[in-house]
Amino acid sequence: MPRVRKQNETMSIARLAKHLGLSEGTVSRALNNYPDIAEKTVARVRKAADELGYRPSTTARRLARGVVETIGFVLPARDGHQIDPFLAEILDGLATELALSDWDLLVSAVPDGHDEVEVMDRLIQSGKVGGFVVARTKRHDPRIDFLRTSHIPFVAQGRTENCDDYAWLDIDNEKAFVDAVNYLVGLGHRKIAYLGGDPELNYAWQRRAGYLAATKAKGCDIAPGYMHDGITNELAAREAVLEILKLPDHPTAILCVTDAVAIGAIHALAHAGIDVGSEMSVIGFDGLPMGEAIHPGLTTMSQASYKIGREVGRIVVAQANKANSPASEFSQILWEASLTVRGSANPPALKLAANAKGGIS
Amino acid sequence: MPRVRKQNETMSIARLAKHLGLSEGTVSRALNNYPDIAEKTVARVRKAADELGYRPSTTARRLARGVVETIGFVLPARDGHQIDPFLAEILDGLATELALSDWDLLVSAVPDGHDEVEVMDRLIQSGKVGGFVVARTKRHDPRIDFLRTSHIPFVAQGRTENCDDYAWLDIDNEKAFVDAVNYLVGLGHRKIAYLGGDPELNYAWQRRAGYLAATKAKGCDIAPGYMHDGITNELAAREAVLEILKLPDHPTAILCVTDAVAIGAIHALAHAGIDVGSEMSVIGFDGLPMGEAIHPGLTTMSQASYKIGREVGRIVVAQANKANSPASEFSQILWEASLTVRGSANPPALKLAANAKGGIS
DNA sequence: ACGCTATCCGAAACCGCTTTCGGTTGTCAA
DNA sequence: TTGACAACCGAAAGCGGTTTCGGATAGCGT
Repeated sequence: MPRVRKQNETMSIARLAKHLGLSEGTVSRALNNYPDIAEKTVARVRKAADELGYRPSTTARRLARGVVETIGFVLPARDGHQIDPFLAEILDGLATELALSDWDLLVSAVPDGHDEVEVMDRLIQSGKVGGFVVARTKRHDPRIDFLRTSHIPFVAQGRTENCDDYAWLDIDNEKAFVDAVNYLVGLGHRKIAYLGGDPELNYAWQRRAGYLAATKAKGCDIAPGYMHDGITNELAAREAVLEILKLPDHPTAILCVTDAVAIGAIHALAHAGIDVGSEMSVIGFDGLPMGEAIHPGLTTMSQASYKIGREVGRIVVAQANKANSPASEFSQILWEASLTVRGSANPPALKLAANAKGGIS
Repeated sequence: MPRVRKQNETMSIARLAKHLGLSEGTVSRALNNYPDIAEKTVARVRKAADELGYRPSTTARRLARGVVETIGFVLPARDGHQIDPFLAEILDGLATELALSDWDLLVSAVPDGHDEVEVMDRLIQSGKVGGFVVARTKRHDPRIDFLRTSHIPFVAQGRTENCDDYAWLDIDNEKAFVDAVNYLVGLGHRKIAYLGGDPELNYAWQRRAGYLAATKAKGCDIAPGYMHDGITNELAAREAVLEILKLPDHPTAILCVTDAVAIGAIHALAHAGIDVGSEMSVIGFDGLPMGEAIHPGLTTMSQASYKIGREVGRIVVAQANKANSPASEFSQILWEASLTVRGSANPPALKLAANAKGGIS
């Protein structure tokens, strides 16, 4: 493969040094704020660098310094290749924060036939990334196990079962669902069904736990057929709703593990001729913008995904920067979801005009 | 700043060469399929590299070869930091294709106070990327103008007004909206309103053109108040729908520039007590999964965004690989959107039970 | 046995930047 | 004046690969 010859115009530190009549070393130190370069020289170098449009080659700089200011992010492989909007916003926040810190974000997907850990391993071994962010954690997550042994800084968005020895930022899912149940109970509901997600996923498991704990604490019993796990898309939500509607003793409210599931449920209910918001209350989780656009508006537990992304970025960079200092503490941050009230949850059997409490505020 | 000393365990080509009793050059050529290394040697080197877990440092390799197998993608800055789902899927496809070609994807955001071109320029000048993908093109797009002069390979997802001299992949938006209008006319509609997006955006402009051309061709006149531009979110859609409903002569169908707008419109119509799918037909564009989950299901012009992302990735890599060959042609690919029929569009004034044609198939 | 090609591999020069180390200056006190 | 000490800067050795160039070895015909 022929070497790609740089065109002569490319501004290198060598050219810049020659232009200034200085050595490369001096120029380098001048530009990197070394204390042993005269003020005047620094100014002169800065000026010339600016005028000639010099930008140090990150590649060469990396090689020389042995640090890679890039963090990796592997898109979770999903059926149908749909990135959920929550992830997209996290990514946006992450990218923004990293750009502000002059770090790069390397995004990779997992091609069929490979697995996530393999992809991550390659990225690390080939020196492409110096840190990692993982999202959508499972209760037992091989990615975390791997990163633990890899000695590079990383932050998880979401915890695992065993999460003492690494950095994470998570929403208090359990508390959020306790709050949601309590809210429904406060409205007068006692028969509350639950559409849960993949129990392998930590957030789904925790929300489930919150549902179980709060219903128990409030003395709501969970009739057979009220709980459905493994609901990960609208179709599954629809089927689960149909089953629930077949039950002799209907619930009056359905708590859903995500907004997507909730929206699927709302559709299925409407489809069955049930008036959502009066005959049946529905609550979701995420705070997607879409929840505001549907009818009725979705009452949901909101999490600030963009902010989560930014904070995760902040943490991982901070951790990388102090990687030398020994026995550094891990940031472990728990944020709370907040209830966003719209039209889809109301006191049971109250035949109000759902339209009057539509989603657009 | 202290140099980060590599731990001794790091497997470098030097160590590998010493271990094999070969020179670094030989090892390098063996691993890179040079023809002048004996078969047996190649096998021996391969085996050892495998066993010792050697992975060449991409940084060093880049420096030596002068090529950067990374393509950049800058997230368009939007109000409210919401990546639209269409972009997210493109990104997914792009990441997948690049991973398969052993290229990297560098994603950056645009921090407040900076602009996109500036961000792209830094990425290029500092040698972080060797190619670019831009999405969501404007009719006159400064990013394209910039990339034209930058001499690095790039592909646009979407065209600009002036698009002869660069590579792009686009959906035939104009034809799609002609088709959509024709479909509505075929159903019996004559009074068709239009909710258009930001006319600066090329796709919005083209869809608008398709609407105008087809209505004219079919002799549908566009009553005053039928056309609304600049509708970019659900709220704007709602307001536009309210205006439309105030018109003395209602349209019977509304064509929407995107699914998001269509969903907003559907909500607003439902809110106003209008039965979508019978009293008013709605058609969107994108084919978002959400369109299947709402009620009634959204009839829409679908584009295969994941596939678009993959194809764009394929093109940009191909272009980078043949960058040496002179006067290479530019791939310019036009795909067609396909009509996905669900419940939101039907013959006018036909009072069918919309539920029976719900969105879940 | 001898020269002549192929075949295969080693030596060494990069790629562009960082960082250590030491050598010049200039300044100031003795 | 001289010696000591800062303050500055240059020289050179990397970082971990790739690639050119030429030398050694082996196989071959005569």
